[in-house]
Amino acid sequence: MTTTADRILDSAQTLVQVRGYNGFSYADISAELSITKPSIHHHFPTKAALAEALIARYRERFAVARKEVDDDAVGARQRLVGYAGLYAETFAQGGRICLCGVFAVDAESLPVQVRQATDAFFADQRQWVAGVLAEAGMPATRTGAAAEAYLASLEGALLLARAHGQPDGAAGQDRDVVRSVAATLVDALL
Amino acid sequence: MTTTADRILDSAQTLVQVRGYNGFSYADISAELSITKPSIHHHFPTKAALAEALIARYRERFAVARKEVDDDAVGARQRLVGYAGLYAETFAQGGRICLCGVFAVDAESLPVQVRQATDAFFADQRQWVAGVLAEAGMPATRTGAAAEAYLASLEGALLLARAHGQPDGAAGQDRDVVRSVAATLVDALL
DNA sequence: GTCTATAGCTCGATAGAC
DNA sequence: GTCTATCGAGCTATAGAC
Repeated sequence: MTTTADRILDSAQTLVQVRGYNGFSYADISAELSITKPSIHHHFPTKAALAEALIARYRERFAVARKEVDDDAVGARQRLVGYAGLYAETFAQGGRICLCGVFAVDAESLPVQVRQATDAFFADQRQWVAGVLAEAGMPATRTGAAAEAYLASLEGALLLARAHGQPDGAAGQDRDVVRSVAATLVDALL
Repeated sequence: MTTTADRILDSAQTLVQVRGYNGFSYADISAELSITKPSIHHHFPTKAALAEALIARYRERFAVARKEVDDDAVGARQRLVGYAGLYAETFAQGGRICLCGVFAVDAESLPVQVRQATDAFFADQRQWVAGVLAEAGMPATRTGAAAEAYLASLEGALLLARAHGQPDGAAGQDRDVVRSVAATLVDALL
C-alpha cells in the first residue's frame, strides 16, 4: 500500500535530486502524480515542511540500506565498497545525486531544521565509515579524517558524474565514476 | 578600472556560489549594486547568458590562480596542497563553494553550453592533477583515476564544510574541512 | 548605458465547496 | 482528501524615454 503522502515524497525526492531544491515546484509534482497543488499542500502545508519530511525519510531509508550492506558484506573492504555502491546506484537511477549533497548546496534556501538534519546525516555517515576503518585496523587518531575524506570523495564523485553525463542526454556507455573514485580511496586508505 | 559588467559578474558569482543558480535573481544583483534590473539585462540579456559569462571568467581566473600555485610551489606534494588551498580559500570567503560544483548540481536548469563548459572545467582540473601525480612518480595507468578521486574529494569537502557550518550563522572556530580532506588524500595517494 | 513602467508568467499558499 | 478558483508576490524579460 502506498499512501498519497508517500507518492508525493517519492516524486519530490527525485525532483530535488535531479533539479535541486529551488529547481522544482508543486506544479511539477502535481503534473507527475495527476493531483492538484492544493492536495499536495494538504499533506505538506509548505515547501519547507516537505523538505523536512524528505530528509527525515531519506535518513531512515539510508540507514536501512547501509544496514543491509553491513549484513551482507564480509570485512571492512567489502563494507566500504558496498557502501559506495549505494551512491553509485543513486546516480544510476536517472543521474540522481545524494539528497543531502543537494541540500548542502541549497542550504541558504532551507529552514534551520533541514540544515541541521543535513549536517547530522553527514555526521552519521562519517561515524559509520570511521567505525569500519577502525575495524580494518586503522588507528583511532586517523579514522575521523579518513572517513570524512571518503565521504567527501563519494559526494564529489556524484557531482563529477553529473557534470560528465550532461552534454545532451548522453548516458550509459560511460565508466562508473563513483565506483572508480571509491575504489581508489579504499585502495589508498587501507 | 572596474566595468559595470565586471561588477555584475562579481555579484552574480558570489550569489551562485552561496545560493545556487536557481536561488538568486536579477533583483538581488540590482539591490547589491544599486542599479536597475533592465541595466543588468543590457549587459547580460538573459540569465543563461550571464551563466555563460560567469563560467568563462571562472575558468580563466582559476587557470591563473592554478598557474600561481605552479610557480610558487616546489614539488608535487606542495603543488597538490597549494591547489587544495584554492578550494579552501573559496570556502573561507563567506562559505562559497566551487562555481562548477553548483553548476553540476543545477545542470538541468542550465543551457547546454554551460553544461559542457562545466564538464570541460573538471576535465581540465583532472588533467592538471594527473600531471602533478605523474611528476611525483605515479605510474601513468593510475594517474587518471587518482586525479579524479582528488578532485572529487575537494568538491565534496566543500559540500561537507557548507553543511557543517550551517546551523545558524555559526562560523570561524571550525576546523578546515577542505584542507584536512586534501591532506588525507595527498598522504594516501603519494 | 541607465532609467521608469510593465508585460506575461510561475511561484507558494489560501478559501471554501464537495 | 480532493477539487475549483484565486490571491499576492516574485520571476525573467521587453518597450521606450532620456
